[in-house]
Amino acid sequence: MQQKTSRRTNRERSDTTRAAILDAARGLFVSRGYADTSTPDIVSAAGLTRGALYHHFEDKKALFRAVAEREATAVAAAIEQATAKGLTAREALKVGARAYFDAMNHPGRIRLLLLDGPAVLGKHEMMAIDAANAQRTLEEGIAEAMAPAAVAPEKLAALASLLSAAFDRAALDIADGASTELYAETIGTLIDRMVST
Amino acid sequence: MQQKTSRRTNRERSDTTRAAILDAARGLFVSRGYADTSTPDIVSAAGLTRGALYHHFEDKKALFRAVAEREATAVAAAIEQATAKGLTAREALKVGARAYFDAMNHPGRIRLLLLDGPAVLGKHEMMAIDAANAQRTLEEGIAEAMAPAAVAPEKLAALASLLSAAFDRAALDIADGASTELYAETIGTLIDRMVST
DNA sequence: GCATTATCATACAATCTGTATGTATCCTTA
DNA sequence: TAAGGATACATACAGATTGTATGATAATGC
Repeated sequence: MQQKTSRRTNRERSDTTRAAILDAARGLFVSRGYADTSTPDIVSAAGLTRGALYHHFEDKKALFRAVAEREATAVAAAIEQATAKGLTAREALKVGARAYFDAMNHPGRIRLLLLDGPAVLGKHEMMAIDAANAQRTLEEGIAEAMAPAAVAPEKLAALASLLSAAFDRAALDIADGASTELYAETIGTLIDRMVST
Repeated sequence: MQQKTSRRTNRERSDTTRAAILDAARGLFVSRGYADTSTPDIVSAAGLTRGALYHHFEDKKALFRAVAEREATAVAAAIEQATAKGLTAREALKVGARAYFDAMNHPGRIRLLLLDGPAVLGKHEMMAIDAANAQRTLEEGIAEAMAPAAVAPEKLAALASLLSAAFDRAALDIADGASTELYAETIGTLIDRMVST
């Protein structure tokens, strides 16, 4: 007779239960949406109780934020990996867009990051979450690609914001069944036309 | 002594209470968001009880839908009025964009139509609400403006979706303090570059 | 005028969130 | 290594919310 699963360090305990809660929450947030997911459902799916949830997370919203952050960093990592090679700025933009579409194609990311996220956490907090991630990279890429055109920096920022919105919409449409090829191509011409002097 | 306010037809009663509930709900949805607005708060602000609310609306979500629809039609009307004059397709797009920014500048419309709407009603239902309104007009305008370029219709649709997303983002940024002029100009060049053969 | 229906108020049951409290396990330190 | 304390988690509770069921009043149709 072994001692069940005893003798676990506190760090181990916390890590496994945190992960269990995050995984269960992610699944339910994705399938039912944030509002229609109850904390009893989450902890039940994780095989725990609400005590564990409220010990590790301040409230339900903080749990959602943790889920969204984990997802956003995963997307950012995918983009960074795809654009790491030595590409021209313009090509990096196109490749990055394609990588973004693929990353957002993972089930649930659309809902977490583009639908529920802004409504639950607010526009600004949501922007902050992936500002540290994707947005900054995009803005730098655009600035670099448009360097020869000598555009005012404020206009560059506006353009970056608009392009980023187009990326998001493309991901949404693709998740809705639209062709990834079609949108990658359309985004490509959009970039070419904007970047050309 | 007059008879208080009696002798009102049923239609009149319903119309006034429906309007009172819609107005109160709009105000609270805007200031606190959908999730943090309770039905007791709404009817209290309207000087009624929850009985009236649930008599006129199936549930809280249906009430939000009614508010969002009213708002979307107001925006569509503003655009339609601005673009009614005889303009070239390309000019109509720019003028329409400007009218859209102005219309979305009315307090609360951003939150109702761009933040809470998609999360509460779902992406598709939200699209349906202003598909009958703005989206269709935009797609036709783009098709008309790009007619000489002979672009595949599916690509035209994709482009319209991406541009529409850019419009939304511009409205969001403007609501956040960005310059309307800057974004109108940036959208203008975006249109010019895309439409030019 | 009377029966019926529509409008709105009140009462109720179920559910959810966040907190308070209790218990077991782990960690520190003397 | 044996307290003493902190950490991890479970259980219990209070307040609030949603949707429904029931009741009362005013309007409408015959």
